Amino acid sequence: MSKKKRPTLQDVANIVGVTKMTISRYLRDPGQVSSEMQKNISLAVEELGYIPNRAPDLLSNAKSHAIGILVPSLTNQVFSEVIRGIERVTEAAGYQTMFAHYGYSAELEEKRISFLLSYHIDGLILSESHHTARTLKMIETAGIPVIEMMDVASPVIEQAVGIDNFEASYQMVSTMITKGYKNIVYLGARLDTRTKLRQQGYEKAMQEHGFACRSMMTEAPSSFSLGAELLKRTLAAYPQTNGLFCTNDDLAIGAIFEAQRLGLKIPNEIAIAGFHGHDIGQSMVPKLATVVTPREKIGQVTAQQLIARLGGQEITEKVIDLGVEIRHGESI
Amino acid sequence: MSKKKRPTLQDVANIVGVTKMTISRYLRDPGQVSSEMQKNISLAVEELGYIPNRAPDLLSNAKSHAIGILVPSLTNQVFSEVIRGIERVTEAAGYQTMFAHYGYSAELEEKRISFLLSYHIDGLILSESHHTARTLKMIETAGIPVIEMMDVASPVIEQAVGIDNFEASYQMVSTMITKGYKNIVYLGARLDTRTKLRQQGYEKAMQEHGFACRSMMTEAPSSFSLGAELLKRTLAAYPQTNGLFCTNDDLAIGAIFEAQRLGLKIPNEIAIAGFHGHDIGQSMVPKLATVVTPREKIGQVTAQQLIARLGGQEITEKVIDLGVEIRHGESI
DNA sequence: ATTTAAAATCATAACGTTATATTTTTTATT
DNA sequence: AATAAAAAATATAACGTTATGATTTTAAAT
Repeated sequence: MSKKKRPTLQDVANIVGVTKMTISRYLRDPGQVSSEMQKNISLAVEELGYIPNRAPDLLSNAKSHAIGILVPSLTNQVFSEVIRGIERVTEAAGYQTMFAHYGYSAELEEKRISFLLSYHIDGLILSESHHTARTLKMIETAGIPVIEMMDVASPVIEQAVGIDNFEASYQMVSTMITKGYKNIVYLGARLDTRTKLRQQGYEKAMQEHGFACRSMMTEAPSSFSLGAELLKRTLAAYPQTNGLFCTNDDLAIGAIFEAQRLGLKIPNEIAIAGFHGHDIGQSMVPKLATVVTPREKIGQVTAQQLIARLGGQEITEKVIDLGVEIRHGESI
Repeated sequence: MSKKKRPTLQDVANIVGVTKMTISRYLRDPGQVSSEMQKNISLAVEELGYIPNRAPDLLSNAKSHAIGILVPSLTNQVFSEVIRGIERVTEAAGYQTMFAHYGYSAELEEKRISFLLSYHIDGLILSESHHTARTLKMIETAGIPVIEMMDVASPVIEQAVGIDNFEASYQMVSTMITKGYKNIVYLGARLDTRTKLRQQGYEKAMQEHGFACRSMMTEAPSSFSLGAELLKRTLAAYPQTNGLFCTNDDLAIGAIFEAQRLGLKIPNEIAIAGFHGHDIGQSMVPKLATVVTPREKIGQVTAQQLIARLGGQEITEKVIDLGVEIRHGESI
């Protein structure tokens, strides 16, 4: 618990009997110093427990080799998979990552971005398509490359990588309609941009067939128990419902559980479809019908694009749509 | 895409016509400057899109008001809930958080800690109880307070907050035994410290009753489908099995799904219990028997302790055990 | 042995903020 | 109106690293 200061490069240099510059060189590329020196420095670094200090480096406008990543939520499994995809690429390219999450709030997003920029990150990955004015101003001022992940439709700051949520939703609902379901209700939670885009895709498909659009929405965050709750509300409001298209797998699975408790046959009495294609949907009984999104791929491609741009490359594709796959499962 | 430098405090000061020191004061506490000055500075900051720069501050050994948090995995929901608990406290106390994850590898943990320390964090929260020698040395050298979360039994660097995994596991298995199950198998994945502690608790309970200990373990990471797979393997190896104690809810739920596919009655033909008490376990059919861990509370208490120590307080409780609750559900 | 080239190491300066101490301006008290 | 006290603004120095260019040492070529 002693309050002595952290060792600096100078401290290491004093032990070895050279200039701190030599130590600095060694730490960045050991081959730059003679082999005997390597041994001496290595020992001294070890002995002191030297910890690198990025502050002065940042101060000198150097590249930080750190990338900032903003996700709306850590609880949402979608984003942990996207992050895995990102890191697979950044790790290999020698970049560090700094995450932050902002609970789907543009104001919090602004705060987090400011925080990350204050550490001189070299690039920024966002998950949202709606930002505050100050956020946009800061990004412009910072002058670092930015990519927006996940959705592909909304206005794009510089570059976007993701899927077309509107179109994906339209495809799934159309599939359900083809199978003969007419009274399909849309279940949404959180009411973020993507939830709304999926709702619009649902509505387009329903309207094309002249079916009534009915949504059961809530601002509460998604969960399995919320899916159960929303099914109950739906059946109370629209007893003739025989299909559910849910904005994500969690709601869909919660609804399936509730249907099981109520003794409703799936899919004969009620068809249920989700969005994303998480592992659990393939394990459960019945297997979940869902829109499979390429989450890890989104992360990978995003990181590749960003790193290419950090290497000086120009943007070749402003918008990259990675597509989805409709999985029928056993629940529709 | 112009390459002009980020605006500095000096740039803001030039516009307003005062010293940068006045701008600095304003940014930290607007009340420190006259009200007219506040307006002028505010406008200039807005106009330039000034972004704070932490580098010089860090350089001067100032407090960073940032706390580092290390979790083994972002995919694991346990940790997103712990993080929520932490942030509830840190946010209110004006501290920023920086996460990193290390995929259950002590070597990666070392790298991540080094990275966080290089940004001069004021305190550190770890999730693991096993660390490399260099990790321990760095922590000592950094001289910042450290708390280990999650388990309470292992050797503690300075302070630990969590539960007693051994004891919790012992309690659950004892409960199952009391209900009449004798051929209980332990299902484990990932093989991290906590998985092993829970296995030991299982073994203690089984041995107390003279029952044979049987484990089905794998190094693969947990998932629902892995739970299904492990049930299949278990039934192949030990056909007389009539109980499963799983190291977490995911495995347990996957096993339940598989039992349903096989037409096995739960709990009559096979009893299944999990660990943690996630939301899904309460929604599904049957409701999952599980050990409910106070995940958010662990985060909260950890953050409170850390912030108290950052405020100069001494450690009063080296080890804080927050206890668990056995939930019977419908699956045992 | 002398010169040339390459490798290794050193010396200097610069980055942008805030703590501290100092000076100037404003307000309050008599 | 004169003085004291409080408030607001300024000037200076310091933090630890790396880019840059200069210098010394070592190795290679004649």
